[in-house]
Amino acid sequence: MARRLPTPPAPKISDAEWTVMNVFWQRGTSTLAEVVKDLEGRLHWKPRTVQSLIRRLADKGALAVEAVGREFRYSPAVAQDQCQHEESRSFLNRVFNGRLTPFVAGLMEREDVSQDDLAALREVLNQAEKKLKK
Amino acid sequence: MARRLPTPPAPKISDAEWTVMNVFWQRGTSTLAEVVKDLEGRLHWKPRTVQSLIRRLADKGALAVEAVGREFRYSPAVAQDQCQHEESRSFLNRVFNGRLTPFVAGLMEREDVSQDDLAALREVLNQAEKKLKK
DNA sequence: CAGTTAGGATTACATGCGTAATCCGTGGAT
DNA sequence: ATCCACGGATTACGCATGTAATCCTAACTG
Repeated sequence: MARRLPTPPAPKISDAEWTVMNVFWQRGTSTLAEVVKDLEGRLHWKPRTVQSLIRRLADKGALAVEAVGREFRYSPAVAQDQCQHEESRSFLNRVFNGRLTPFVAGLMEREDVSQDDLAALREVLNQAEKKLKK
Repeated sequence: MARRLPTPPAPKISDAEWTVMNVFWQRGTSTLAEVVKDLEGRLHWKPRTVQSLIRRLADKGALAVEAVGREFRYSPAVAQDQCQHEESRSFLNRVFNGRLTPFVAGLMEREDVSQDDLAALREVLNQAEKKLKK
């Protein structure tokens, strides 16, 4: 019977590609023009550059491509939270020897966090504790 | 009078280079042989590879070099916590739109955190709150 | 219909990165 | 005195990345 397969690792996404994937995760299926529009102002990128990045993402399987008439429509083909988690793990391992606490502590020492964020974080910890006990 | 200068950004450190810098931050001033020794077993790297990485780090100003007789002794020339913080910021911006809470929440959803860690994190939050109020 | 334009395909191109190998000189081993 | 191993200096080399430009074709514009 179908055992849970270990999720295969998502394709490796470079810095610039993250910028593009973030647009897709926010907007869902989109065309090149839509992504370009979404990025312009925030970014200096020429449309060709965006196209290159989209192509690379499609090549590495992070975007699915569907031809609609003349154009292509691209959709995220990997889950945002999975990619985020893999990046998080690799970041913590590289920079903080895998440990979460020093990361949070370091940030809080050097940046101000709002009361709201503190409250939200406390809630996250409470949920985690509940999960542990279960 | 000496105003606080905005700390100049630390040199950009690549993945493999982080591995090496971590050794230096742990050991302090070291020779090539010592670093090689420290890494061997954990890593497949040939001594030449370690030497290349050390050289690149020295070139970009992350390590200071001092000739002692025949050999060089290398020391960290950038602060670990500054590098960690810059990496942390850039990671959060890239992957979590700059926000800490979703990062922590995502991790806790997918990984188990020990009671000890939870307690430590709560303490970190308390300190942050105290700092805010000040 | 002719010119313009936008998007896909192909190509570019310097730099950085991971991972070394080679060359050279010297201090230690024999 | 000789040879070797080790460290520094130089060189290598393929792949990824950031950032596009060119070329081609089909649709839109007048």
